[in-house]
Amino acid sequence: MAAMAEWAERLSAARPLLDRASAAEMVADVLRENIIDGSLPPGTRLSEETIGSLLGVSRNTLREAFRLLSHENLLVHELHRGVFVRKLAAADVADIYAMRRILETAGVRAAAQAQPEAVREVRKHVDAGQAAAEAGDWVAVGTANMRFHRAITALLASPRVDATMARLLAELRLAFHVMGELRTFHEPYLEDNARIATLLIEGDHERAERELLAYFDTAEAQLLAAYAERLA
Amino acid sequence: MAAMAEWAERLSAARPLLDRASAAEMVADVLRENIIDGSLPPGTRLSEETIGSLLGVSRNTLREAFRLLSHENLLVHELHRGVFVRKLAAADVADIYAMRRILETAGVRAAAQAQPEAVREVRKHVDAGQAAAEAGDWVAVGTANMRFHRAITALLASPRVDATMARLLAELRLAFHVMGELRTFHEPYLEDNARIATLLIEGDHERAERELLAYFDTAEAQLLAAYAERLA
DNA sequence: CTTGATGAATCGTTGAACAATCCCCTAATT
DNA sequence: AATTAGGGGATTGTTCAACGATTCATCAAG
Repeated sequence: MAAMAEWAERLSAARPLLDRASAAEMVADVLRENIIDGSLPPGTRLSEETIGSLLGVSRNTLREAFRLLSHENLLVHELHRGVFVRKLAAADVADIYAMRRILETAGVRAAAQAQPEAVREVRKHVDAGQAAAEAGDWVAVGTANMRFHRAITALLASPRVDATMARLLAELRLAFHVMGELRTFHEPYLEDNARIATLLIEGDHERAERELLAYFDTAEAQLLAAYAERLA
Repeated sequence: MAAMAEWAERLSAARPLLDRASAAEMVADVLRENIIDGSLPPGTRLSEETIGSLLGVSRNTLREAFRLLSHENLLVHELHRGVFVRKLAAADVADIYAMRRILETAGVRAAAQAQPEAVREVRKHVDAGQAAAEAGDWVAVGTANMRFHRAITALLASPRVDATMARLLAELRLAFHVMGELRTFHEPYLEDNARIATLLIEGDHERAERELLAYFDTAEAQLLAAYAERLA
């Protein structure tokens, strides 16, 4: 009976992988990739006809993909004008950091009651980031950093918080494009992340929270400075 | 020049009102209304053909509306089976309250730095709730209660937090249907809300937070008890 | 330089068509 | 009698073509 329950659990966990295969979702995956890596810079207009013929899907399917990405805040839909790759304003960046402060500090405070395994998961992404840095893959460093922060909010064990954080960080990636060199933006924070992870594992949540807030301040300021410079 | 800047700001603020008008969005508005007020109870299957002919829109447009509502977590989409009004599990209710605790306590803590006008806005919804209660309109009491809590997170002045809270509370309304009598669910909290609003205005944020957390505990327990009873 | 009209391009929506899938009913088997 | 297998009907998934509606760019007139 216990083995049976185990089956059931594993099967139901694998279920989403089976369903996952609609044309629109695949199209959305391709577009998301291209948006995140900068092939489709913010402000780009995505013509239904052009993209549709390029990917070989009908306009209806494409529009569904657009909806998916709009909900992820990667695209904006303007009536009768089309969809555009989202352009983050400085105010958006500030707002994203404001929400991150709320969710991630809540995550840190929940570390005490969280599963020890979840806390160790945080460090894993720190290591992945440092490995990517040594390999010189700064896009991968960005991904690892994103996962690190998602792991922090994952300490809350809340599906809805997880989903919100995922959207928030994907959106924030749009802002990274204003930074010319990704290295100068990501490199300093590798050590910060390592320190925060250590503090979490050691159980010093109060200091972890302070370090995290300090990180938010500097990272946000750096991004906003890049924005201001870009306008000048 | 200063007057000109003022115009510009107000005009750009009014802009979203102009765009708002696609058939899919209007259909989504109608369906959302019917879902929230209980006309379409959780578990109801929404046939494309039936709803489509009823509202006089094509299947394609209708499917787009379904997608919008699915993203709001009001509908669930099952492949090759159709869309259904979301049925909240007890775990969902707990998750929603977990996220509300995070966001609303953050709102209370932000009350000190918030605009005094925003703090007064909180009390307005308390009064509206009490007026609706005297009129015996318990659905309206529920709406006022929702607005009250949205006003609390509005103290953060974060568009993304606002949007998240709006979705969260709309979703939570799905759970209210398990309560037979809305009155027994809403009535006790009218006083709680009034007390919390008073504490906020007086600046006693610490006590306001404690009261708010106590409210979450009892309301969540009450809902979960109704769930448990319903399964029995 | 501003205003107003013209036309091309694109989006919004519809309707129809076909394939894939699910659901229910029936019949055969154990 | 219960279970399984199969078939038919209904519904969804996807694509396509068409037409009306709206936007944008261009250009002429004031």
